[in-house]
Parts: sequence; C-alpha cells; structure tokens
Amino acid sequence: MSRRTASDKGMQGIPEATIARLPLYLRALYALADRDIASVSSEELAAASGVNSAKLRKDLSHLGSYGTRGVGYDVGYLIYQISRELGLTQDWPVVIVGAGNLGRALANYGGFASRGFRVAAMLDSDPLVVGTVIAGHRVYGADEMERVVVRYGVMIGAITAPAVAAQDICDRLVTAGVTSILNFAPVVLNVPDGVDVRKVDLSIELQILAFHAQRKSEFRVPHCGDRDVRSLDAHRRGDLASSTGRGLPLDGDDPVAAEAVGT
Amino acid sequence: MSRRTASDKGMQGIPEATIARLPLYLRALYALADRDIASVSSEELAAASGVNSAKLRKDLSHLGSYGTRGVGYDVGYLIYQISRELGLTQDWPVVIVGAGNLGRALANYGGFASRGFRVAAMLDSDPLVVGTVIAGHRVYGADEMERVVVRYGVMIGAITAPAVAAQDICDRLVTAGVTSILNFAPVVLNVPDGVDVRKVDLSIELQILAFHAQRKSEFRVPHCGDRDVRSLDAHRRGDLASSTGRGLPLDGDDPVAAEAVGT
DNA sequence: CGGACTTTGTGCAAACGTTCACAAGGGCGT
DNA sequence: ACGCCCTTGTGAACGTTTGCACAAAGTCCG
Repeated sequence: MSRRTASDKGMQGIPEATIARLPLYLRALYALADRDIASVSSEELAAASGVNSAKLRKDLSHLGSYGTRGVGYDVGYLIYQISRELGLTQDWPVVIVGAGNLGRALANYGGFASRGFRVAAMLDSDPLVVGTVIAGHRVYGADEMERVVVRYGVMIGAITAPAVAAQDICDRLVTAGVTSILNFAPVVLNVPDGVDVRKVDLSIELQILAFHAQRKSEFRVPHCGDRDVRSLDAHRRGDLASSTGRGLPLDGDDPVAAEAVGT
Repeated sequence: MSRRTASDKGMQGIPEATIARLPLYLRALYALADRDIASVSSEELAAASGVNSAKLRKDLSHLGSYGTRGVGYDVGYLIYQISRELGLTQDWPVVIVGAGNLGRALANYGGFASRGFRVAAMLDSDPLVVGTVIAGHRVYGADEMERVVVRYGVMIGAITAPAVAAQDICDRLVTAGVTSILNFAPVVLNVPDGVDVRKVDLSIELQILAFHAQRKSEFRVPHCGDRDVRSLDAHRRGDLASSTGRGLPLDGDDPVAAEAVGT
C-alpha cells in the first residue's frame, strides 16, 4: 500500500516550497521522537520548525491525510511518510569532489550519514591529498571519478572544489551518470536538462545578511547599545574599487585581527 | 549624489527575492570586469547569472535606472551600485563561532574576504583548539565572545558549532550586539525581533536533491545509462525505522565503501 | 451515548514572484 | 540631422505561495 507516489488524490505534484520545508519538519519530528513524544499537534510542530501552523498543515496535506482530527499527528508515522516522500527510505551514495576544507566539513557532517546519505567516495586532484583518509574515507584521485560513480551507482555529487574546476567536474559527473549536484563553488554550472543543481554559496548568504544589517544600522544611526562605533566608519573599499576602476582608497591598515584581546 | 538610499523613486523596499539575486549578478559582473569587459547587456548578464533576462532587468530597475538603452549596463558602475545597495562598500567584521571543520572552511573561504567581509575572530570552546591559528586567525575562547563582539563592533556572526550549543551561542551573540546570524547548525534558532537569521543546512539541501533524484529514477525505472543497478535496490531503512518503531530491517550489510575501487 | 471540545484539512483571497511583450528612449551609420 | 536599430524599463497577465477562517471529523468526559 501507499507505493505509487503522486496518484492517490489529485496531487500530481507537491509544490517546491513544500518540498523545501519537509526536511525541516523531519528534523523537528526526529527531535520529538528522541524525547519519546508519540503525538504532536500542527501548532507544536510548526513552532518547533519555525513556520506558520496553517502552512504546515497545508504542506502535510499534500502528502495525504496522515493526521487525526482532535489529536494531531503520530510522530513515528509522519517521520516515515515524509521520509518516503523525500526518498530517504533508500540509501543515497554521494561523491564529494574536492577534499579541501569544505569537503572535509561535509564528510564529517553529522546529519549526512544519519538520514540515508552515505559518502561513497571523496575525490581530489591534489596528489598530496589523494590516498589520505578523511572522516574514514580514503581520498581517490580525480581520474577515478567516472569509475567510482558507475561502480557505486552514485546519483548525487557534491562539488567542493575551487571555482575554476567546478564546471569540468560537473561535466564529468553528469557524463558518468550523476543527475543531482550540490554545488559549493561560486559559479553558475551549465548542465543538460534532467540534471538539477542546488547551490550553496556562503558568500551570497553573507551578502544578504550584510544588506539587512546595513538597513538596520541606517535606523539606529550612530551607535547601538554599548558598542564601539569606530569600526562602523572603518571602510575598506579598496578591493572593490580596484577592479572597477573607481579608486577611493581610504585608511589602508587594518587595526584589528592580530593580538588585540588578551587571552 | 546617490547617498540617501531608498528615497529617489517610490521604491521603499526592494523585494527579498531580488536581494537574494543581487550577489549573483555581482559575481558575474566581477568576472566580466576581470576580463576587461566594460559594458554588458541584460541578456548577457542574465545568461552569466543563470536567470531570465526580464527578471534581471526588473531586479536592476529596483535600484534605479542605471542602464543605457540600446547599449546595456556599464560593468563598473553597476558593480558599484549593487555593492552600495548590499552594503558592501563598508567593511563587515564577522565572528565565526565554532572552529570545527565548517568553521575552518568558512575562515578559509576565498569569497569571504574579497567582498567586504573580514574575520574579526574565530572562537571555540575546546581548550585544545583555543590558541591555535586557523587561516591566519588565532582562535579565542568562547568566554571572550562578548568582548570580541563589542571590541570590533561585530554585527554579523556565523555559528558553525554543534547543534546543542547553537541556541546558547546565539543568545550570547545577540546580547553582545550581533544582529545578523548565519546559522549552520541544524536547529531552529530563537531570536528577538530585529535580529535576522539565515540558515544553511547541508542536510536539507541533500534531502531536497534526494527528492528530485527519486522522482527522476521513478521514470527511467530499472537502470539509467550504463550504471550498475544493484545499489538502487540496496535499501538500508534500518536507522530510520529504529527511531520510529516501524522496523523493517532488510539487507543489513553495506556492500560498499571500503576498498573496492583499486587505486 | 451524547454533546462539548479539540484539531485537522481546505476554500478563498491577498501578497508575492515570474514571464511576456512592447513602448520609450538612446546610440550609430549615413 | 534623420531615421534605423538595438536594448532598457515596465505594464499587465499569469502562476505560486501564504495565511485566514471555518467546516468536517475525530476524541474524551460525564
């Protein structure tokens, strides 16, 4: 029962926004299960997930009527249903290409192995790194990419290599059979139809934060609370201007960073 | 000229979706500037950013009419305008709390320093890590968090610590004066109004990919291309079922991962 | 066994985001 | 100087997402 996805009701497709939130609910549900809580209301689960309760109910309604009116949702059952919908009831071997800092972080990431994902292999092109063991995985050479992907039936690849190498790695992964890519390199990857890419760009997240931070500091203009105002004026437009041609180099030295706060 | 933000036209607020794309355009523009390209059309810039050209034009129109009809946009000028809008013409000191793998990755991240961000300090609670130098930054003890934040006027903090510690770190950062938080820990942070949090959850990205991968493998059912089909059936529902109470343990052994592909 | 109470599931309307299509406007060749 | 051609900026249509508010549907207690 309940094998055929997308057929039971009229739901032919679950909205993308909903899909993006299901892992959030799943995490909150696991936390509840760990505390031996068997049942949860939409209000509680929504609060634990940081979303509106109506939104949560609508999201869950897309995968069926798995709640009990007047009571709530069975934690274990809901975990199973969401997992099944997301495809987490099967095991996903993943290759991590690029054994630098980010690749290591990813390989060591706790939530990685615990939710149906498994590092099939780490790869790197640096001969000094190839052969070493990271988080229990021996690092393969980049030339073995195709072999590893085919051998382990890898469909998901994470690119944690430098930006210049990313497109080439991507092409090779796709050719070898990978159809889903998690890209950490700050480039726009070109992929054929049928392959989808999710990108995580730390710099972009920071820039979005900077926008909101700026917006906030425009209101409480001079100082907020008890902080030292000096650095608010310590611009360093240097590297921006250097590549645009609008040079306005101010205070060139960084009065920070080294040995200021005594340990 | 052009000093007062958000006043020129009727634009009191730039849509959030636009803000999230501006860093993307900015990156593409820097790439063009590096190649000494002075002018770019919306079509070209859109292609380089991986978005629709109409969307790009509408996005840019939110910050003013900085293009020239019949010609396109001046690369340098647009870089300046977007940078200003995002608040990147000033320097943002950032604290990284948690000097584990992810914290190291972040500190070493190239796009970090190059766009107006600067690591003011790294912090960790592990006495073995405190005092060591990572990416040129000495690691401070967690007890110095407040001091560092106030001293350097830090408004942005990145939490790369384990999930259990995240909320406490968050509270302390906010109390000390941080108003923007980039959270890598897989928990929903509770913050007062006025503080905004962006979360990056590697596990969630992977789960979204898994959903799409599953959807794809439902069509080309048995095998796709030339790959080994075995692993597609190699479920490992074990750890899922164990916490839900619905045990259906199949094939318990992992026939993978160790020393299969010869080097 | 019945009625009150609780919570789900959903119709609906508003807000938001995307895409098309085209008029307005500026450069460039002649 | 004039008209052609190119590209921007934007009005309008469309699709998606959110949130309210409430009926449907179950539980629990007396």
